[in-house]
Amino acid sequence: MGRLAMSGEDNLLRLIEADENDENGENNYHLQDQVGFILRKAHQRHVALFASHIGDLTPPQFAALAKLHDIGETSQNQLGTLIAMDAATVKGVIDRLKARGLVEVSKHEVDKRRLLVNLTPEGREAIERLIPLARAITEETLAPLTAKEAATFLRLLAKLA
Amino acid sequence: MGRLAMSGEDNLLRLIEADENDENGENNYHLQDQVGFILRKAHQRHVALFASHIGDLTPPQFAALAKLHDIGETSQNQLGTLIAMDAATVKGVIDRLKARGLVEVSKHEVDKRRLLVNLTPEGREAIERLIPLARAITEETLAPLTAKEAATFLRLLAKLA
DNA sequence: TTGATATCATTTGCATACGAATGAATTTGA
DNA sequence: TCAAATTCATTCGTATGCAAATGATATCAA
Repeated sequence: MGRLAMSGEDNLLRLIEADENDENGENNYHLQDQVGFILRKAHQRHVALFASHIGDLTPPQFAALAKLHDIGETSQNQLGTLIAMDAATVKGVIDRLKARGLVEVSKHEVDKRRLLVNLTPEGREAIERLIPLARAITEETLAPLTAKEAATFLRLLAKLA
Repeated sequence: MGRLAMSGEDNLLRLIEADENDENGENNYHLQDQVGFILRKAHQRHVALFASHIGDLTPPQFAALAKLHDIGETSQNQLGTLIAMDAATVKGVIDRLKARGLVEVSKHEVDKRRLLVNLTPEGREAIERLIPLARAITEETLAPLTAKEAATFLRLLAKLA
């Protein structure tokens, strides 16, 4: 059934079609059931929970500090790969962390293209202080699920990411 | 064990603690296992898939059109509620759709605060043409899961959103 | 009725997020 | 070796996303 040329005056026809579709269920598109839409909402909820516990750092900023704490000094590009940010995004994140004195950057001695990034003592203090809060945020995000459900969810989510 | 006042010169102590932690596994924070980080990556993947199939419309823009197609004319504020966008965000989305002739706005006759939004004929044509592609995107997003896993995942994801 | 509240929309400022273009430096391959 | 391809970082433009402040309008309550 072609709809390409449907004009605005076809309301009656559309209603009839809607009725037909309601019966066979084939043509009703429910945005609220689409994985992308729900994924976006779940992500929004997590970000809001994060902000309510850790107000002065965003999840991407926290991710950068946590990864630097985990692996130590690395290049901006490599850091971006590890925390799933493209070059333009990671630059902005690092710039803001640098402005706040939580990371410091230096030039790579051998490969002059690379910009090395590392925690400052203040950055290390901050991330070590915040990690317990981050654990609590993870718990709270998963709170609507039982422990078994949470494990299942994380396993399946990881397959999609 | 208090870390609040840890300074930058405690590297040796930190390494010893890390060894201890590696043994009992209690204090290692793995960013890549946190639900928020994986959620962000899964969302990124979905947006990328969406862009590869529907290049000239973003997921939020598509959501606005799909919801308007579903419920018909509504206020900008109500639309925002239905597609999970705050007032500032939905305004930008509607402005861009309006500039492209896919929606039109008008003033509410009774309540002069409200801005009514509706599809144009072009907007209706567009969303009806794109819905089949959106179904394919949903399928592709869930492709790493079996049908049973996908059903489980959507059920649990909805609980978190 | 009217003053206090609440709602709707807008604006500003900040922070991701990504595509595309650019330039510098390195690596590869014929 | 050296030209081509690749990598790293930066910049620009566009699009969410949200907090906070503002103005207009509507509703509530004393």
